[in-house]
Amino acid sequence: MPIASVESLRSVLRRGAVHAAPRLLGCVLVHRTADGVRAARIVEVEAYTQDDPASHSFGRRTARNEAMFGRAGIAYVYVSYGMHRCMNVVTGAEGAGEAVLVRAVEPLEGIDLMIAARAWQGRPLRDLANGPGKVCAAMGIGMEHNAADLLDEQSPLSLRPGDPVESARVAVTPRIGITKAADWPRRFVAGGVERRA
DNA sequence: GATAGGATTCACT
DNA sequence: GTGAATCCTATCA
Repeated sequence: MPIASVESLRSVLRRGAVHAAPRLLGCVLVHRTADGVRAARIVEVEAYTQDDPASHSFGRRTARNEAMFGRAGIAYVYVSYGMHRCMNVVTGAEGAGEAVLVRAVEPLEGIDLMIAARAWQGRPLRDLANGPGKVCAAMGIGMEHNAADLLDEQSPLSLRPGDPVESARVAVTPRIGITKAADWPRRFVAGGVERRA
């Protein structure tokens, strides 16, 4: 099911994190700054819902996770381990507390900017943005993008429909790097061959 | 007011 | 493969 327009993408997001996560694979994240344009194709995501003990929206609604309860299509950015930032795409109905974490992207445009942003040192390109913290570092995403509308074409940070990834090529696996409900099969990887230690 | 913990990454052994 | 770095937020006294 190709996602042809921003509006159809919004309706996909509204249906919830688990529905939207595999369909976000292949979509393109675009960030326009004074330095130039950066674009990257989403290749790995994780779905988080309110009934998920590992989710920030589990249990309590606070100032920190407020954006996660916003309307589908906005960004939820948070700081992890004090030094890394992670970006989510909010999904589901307003107040549902569902989001899809963008874990890895494939650089398309502005790769030189990404390398500069990450002080990259000639390591393999595939490692440039293959982790949630790296995605934000490479794309230049920060807390100032929290609650930004990704489906607004005028927004500096936006999400646009891309080539859909065939469901046969999407691998569903347990999640990474968390301690609660880590074995839930809510991680979606394009191509099915990506893996992390 | 103080403390514990976290959806991670990188350098080093 | 293992451990350190680092800081914001929630929770408790």
